[in-house]
Amino acid sequence: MKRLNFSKKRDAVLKVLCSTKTHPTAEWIYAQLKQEYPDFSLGTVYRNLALFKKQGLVVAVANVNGQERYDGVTASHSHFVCKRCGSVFDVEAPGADFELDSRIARRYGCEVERHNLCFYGTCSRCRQEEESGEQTKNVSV
Amino acid sequence: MKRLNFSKKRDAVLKVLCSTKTHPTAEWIYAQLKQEYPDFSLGTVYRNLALFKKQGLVVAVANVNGQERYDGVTASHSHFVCKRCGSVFDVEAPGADFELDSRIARRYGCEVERHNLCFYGTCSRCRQEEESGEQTKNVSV
DNA sequence: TCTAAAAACGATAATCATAATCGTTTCTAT
DNA sequence: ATAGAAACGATTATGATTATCGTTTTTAGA
Repeated sequence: MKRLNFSKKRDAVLKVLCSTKTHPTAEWIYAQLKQEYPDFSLGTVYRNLALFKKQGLVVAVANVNGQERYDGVTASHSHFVCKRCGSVFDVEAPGADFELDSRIARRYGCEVERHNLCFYGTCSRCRQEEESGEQTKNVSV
Repeated sequence: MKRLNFSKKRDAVLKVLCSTKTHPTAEWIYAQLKQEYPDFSLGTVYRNLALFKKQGLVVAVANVNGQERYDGVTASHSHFVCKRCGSVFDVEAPGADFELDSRIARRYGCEVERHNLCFYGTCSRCRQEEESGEQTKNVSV
């Protein structure tokens, strides 16, 4: 196994991801960091996100419009994806926890590492906008 | 809204997808159809899968190694994805049903169309192979 | 503190699954 | 039967992500 060196920029990627609840894209994380470090590279964001995923520090929760959305919160929780505006936010779904993982493992003889539960639909803000006749422009999920 | 014409090949795409439990990729569906119709095009598979998704006849359940995995069964059920061999199979997770959708809708004021619950880990066959010392070659999820 | 080997980086090019294009073929309402 | 729309095959374009490679940074050990 490769030895890990400290890296200021790697830390910065994780810090940006963990300091937002927007479940951002790699591109968005890059845009934030580019302001602080003008020589930041998009490759560094992807490289470290991949590393964090392998380490279990970060999880890709959904793919919206062809772009992966990341989450730095590993505690068990679920997500809602709005097909209209593309926003992703946390929801708490009763029963979707580690206990469920081990129940599946027991029943199917597999080893369950984690699960991902996503709800798809229209968020409350978009529902209101639709009622007041605003133009819909859906997102692909 | 566009009028829909009948199409033999469109039907064939849905039929192939619905006649397997492997949750195949677009490429796999194409390979099957290419045998029956030597002039089948991969674009036709993608075009119709996109249409089916919009109609709610088909759902993309997981992305394994960068390829979307499709399911023609719309009845509420969950999936397990093996990170070792990449197989996807149905599992039944208690509580993950339409009732859960409306519970989330009520609590968060959103409209929930569907949900997707995926478990990630190692399937029972791969666990055995790992024990008998076979080489692991993980898949990306 | 210095140094060399390994790790991480920036810039850029490559990959490749999927989407779009466009001229031709197939449907279908009339 | 026929015209207009829809679907197709073949092909190209897209764009998010990954890989490459020469340079810079980190760090273990002298």
